Order: sequence, then structure tokens, then C-alpha cells
Amino acid sequence: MEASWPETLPSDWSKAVNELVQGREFANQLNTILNNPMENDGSLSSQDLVTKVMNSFTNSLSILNRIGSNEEVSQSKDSAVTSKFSSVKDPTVGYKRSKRSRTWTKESTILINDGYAWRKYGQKATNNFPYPRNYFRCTYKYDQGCQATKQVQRVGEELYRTIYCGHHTCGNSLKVSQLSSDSADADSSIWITFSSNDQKDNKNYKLTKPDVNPSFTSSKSTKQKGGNRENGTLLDPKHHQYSSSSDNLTSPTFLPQFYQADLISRENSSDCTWMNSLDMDVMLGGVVFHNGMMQFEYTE
DNA sequence: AGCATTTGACCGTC
DNA sequence: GACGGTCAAATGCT
Repeated sequence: MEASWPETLPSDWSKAVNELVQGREFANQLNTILNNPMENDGSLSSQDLVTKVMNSFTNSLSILNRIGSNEEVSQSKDSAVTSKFSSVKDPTVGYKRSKRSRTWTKESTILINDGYAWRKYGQKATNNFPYPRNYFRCTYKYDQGCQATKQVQRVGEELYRTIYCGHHTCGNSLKVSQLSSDSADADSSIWITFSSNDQKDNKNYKLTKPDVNPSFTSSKSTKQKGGNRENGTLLDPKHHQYSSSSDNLTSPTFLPQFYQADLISRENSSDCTWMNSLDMDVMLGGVVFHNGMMQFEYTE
């Protein structure tokens, strides 16, 4: 999927771009530190820079989600947009299907952890596939009124199609720690590329899964219920939640495992090759890590 | 006990 | 009436 950008950027887009430019600047600083650890003047540690990079991601994702939630139905090259769902219960009329829900589809050979907390609310057999379709809503639907839903359809022996409907407005987006640990099963890592006009200047970073700090692991509770146990059907890897009780971090939702992660520049990595990351294809609320490249879906 | 999943019923659309 | 999406009671797990 190619990223396409609007001719003129709305102010929110500009903000998102600025956030990402900042993030790239921090990543550049990090790259310098990693390449020349002795020249670090000590003003910002590599961990500080990692945090700043990820804050940039988080902020830009938040902005992009806001844009997305205000958009009308739209289409893009690899997004399938339908008006089939979702249904909304009207107490006076019963169920009413909202017709202009924004949806997009991803297919993957692995079950993607998109970083959100989902709760399964239904499963139906369909005519098109021998496997049942699974319905998920945002865990925070009632807490925070988040209307995001998704359907996961197993379409082949090792192929899953996920249809996302609506954007998260719950503010619980992008749990990077989950991204690095759960969705990167193939090689336990994710490449992030900050691209430049001059491709030679592109900065590629590998976000590695850390060896776990015990205090963080103990604060991460994985809740796998009945549906996850079913052999041969859906295995939803989500429903990870963080508790702030065992550490003093101010944003436990985002920080734990990622805080322990290493950001390794490609240039310095001898045992990791760019090609190894090609299997990665992860969607995070409008931002796609695809073939190691971070891409933004833009539609109008 | 609290929370998540399962699953049959219900409802709207075609 | 078939189909697909959601609800909600029952059930299971921690």
C-alpha cells in the first residue's frame, strides 16, 4: 500500500506531520548516541529519546484517529469499504444499521495484535467460508463510548481477514509494548523507518522485544478466556492490560514493556537484516507498519 | 466476585 | 425467508 498525501494538509494533518518530524529528529539523536555512545553529552539518555519517539507516535496517532473519526465514508486502494454494518440498537425501533461506517480490511497470515483491547461479542457461521466469523467491539465501548468494532474471518488454512469498522475514540490506542511483543511473533521485532527525500538518509530502526523486566511482566495480566482455548479457531491475542500498582510510571497504559525495549539502528545491526522484517504487516488505528515501513492511510 | 467468552435469540436488510 | 450483526443470559476462568 502506498501512502498518499493530500494536496493541502488540514491543520490536524500538519500537527500529525509535525509530531512525526519531531519523532524523526529524536530518532536521529538516538541514532547518533547509538553510533557514538562516547559522544553522548548526557542531556538525554537513549531511553529518554525512545520515550520521546514513542510519544510522537502516540500523539500523531491520536490526531490521525481524530481525523479518521470525523471523516465520511472513504475508500483507498487496499481498503475495502462497506456499509453493511454496524448495527446500532435503537430502544424504540430495535436494531438499526448505521450505513456510513468507515471500514477497512486487512489480511494476514498471523492474527494481528493491533494494540487495542477488544472484547468478543459474537460469532456466526457464514456461507462464504467454512470458518465462523468473529465479532469484536472495543473493550471501552461503554466506559468511554468508543464505537470501534472489528470482524475477524478466517479465510484459509493460515489466512485471516480482519475488517475494522470505525476508529477508536477511547484514548487507549497504540500499546507499543503489545505491538512489539505480540504481533511480532515472526521474529520478535518490528522495523520502523523514518524516510527521507534522499533514500540514503532513511533511518531504519528495529524495535526489539526486550528481555523482560520481572516487575513489568508481573504487572501485565494476560486474560485469555474460553474463546482462546478453542483449537483450530480464532485465537485472539489481545486483552492484555497493564496495572500501575507495581511501578511508579505515570502512564502505565503505554510505558511498561516498551520502556525496556531497545531501539537498534539498522546500520549497527549485523545479525538483523532488512529482509527479515518483510513479513511484518501490522495495523494500528490508521497507521500501518508494512514491510517494515510505517505508512499512513489517507483517503478522501 | 468479577470479567470475558459462548451461543441461541432477536432484529434489520435484502 | 435467508443472511448478517448484535444482544444478553449462561457459562467458564482467574
